[in-house]
Amino acid sequence: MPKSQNRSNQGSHSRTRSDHATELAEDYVEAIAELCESLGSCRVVDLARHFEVSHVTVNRTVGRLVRDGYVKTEPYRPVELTAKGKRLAQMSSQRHAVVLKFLIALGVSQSVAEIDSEGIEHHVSKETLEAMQKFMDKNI
Amino acid sequence: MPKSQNRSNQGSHSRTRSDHATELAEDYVEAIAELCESLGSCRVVDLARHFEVSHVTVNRTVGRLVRDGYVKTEPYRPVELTAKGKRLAQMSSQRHAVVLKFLIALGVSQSVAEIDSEGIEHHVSKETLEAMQKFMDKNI
DNA sequence: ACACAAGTTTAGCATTGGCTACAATTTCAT
DNA sequence: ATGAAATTGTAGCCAATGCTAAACTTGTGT
Ligand SMILES: [Mn+2]
Ligand SMILES: [Mn+2]
Ligand SMILES: [Mn+2]
Ligand SMILES: [Mn+2]
Repeated sequence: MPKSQNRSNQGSHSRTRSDHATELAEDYVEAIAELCESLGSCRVVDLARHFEVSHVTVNRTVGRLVRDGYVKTEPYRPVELTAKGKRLAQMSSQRHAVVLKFLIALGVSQSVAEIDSEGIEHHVSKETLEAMQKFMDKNI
Repeated sequence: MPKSQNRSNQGSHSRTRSDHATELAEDYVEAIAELCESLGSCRVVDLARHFEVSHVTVNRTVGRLVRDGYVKTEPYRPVELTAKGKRLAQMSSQRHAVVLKFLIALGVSQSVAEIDSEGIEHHVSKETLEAMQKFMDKNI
């Protein structure tokens, strides 16, 4: 028998920890894509306002994203996504949208759904995401 | 007008960060209560096994819980909850149970629901929890 | 042209939460 | 009663993610 080709024999808490390790990357690439779309470019200050953290925190986080290949930067220039970053942004933002619409379909108010979905999205597996989608399809 | 009596005028990302700050405390008090129930007492090694981390990590985390008043310990003795810890455990474990049952009611498999609910529970507001409960009531 | 404002980076700090290696204590078996 | 095993604690390491203060670069307005 194969020696566990995927990582699915980890416990729940290990999975949650690993979700948290990728969470910031997901939120950043999503925000960078949105801000590039809406403002034409994405600056460190824009991200700082978006996440309500200091611009210094953004700077170092962006540094990790560069290290991990999601983002490219030149000194004192706006932040841009790599192809890998765009793929992650696409995936994250679709999943985020499904979770948000699902909560609203469940009867949660728009403002609370927006807040809760920001945390929940990162812990929703493919199977759960499909169940949410199916629920929305069923309920028109 | 009141100067915002609660913290609800924070953005989504701030809320998510604050959820994460209390997450470990919630999981630990929940686990301590469960282990005390099932094993008669809760030792550091039991928690290490439960969370799949080293006993040293458990030790320092328990130290923070003591500092924050959730737990009491004596050297080389099992870990016990304070009244405050029991209240948090009760609250967390109820919320966790609702989220888990909700995912199962949605059609997610038991094993995946157990994993996903471990992360999702900490980001579910009162309003969303009530919506989940209402959904389960409606669907028998 | 050049000063000032806006934006960015660097330096340096703290906390959390992970680890290994080793020391100390308690518990258990003989 | 005593030595080994299990458990707990300490020392010291690391990465991530938050901060302020200060330096540096870029871009704007006159
Ligand atoms: Mn998101
Ligand atoms: Mn998010
Ligand atoms: Mn949990
Ligand atoms: Mn989370």
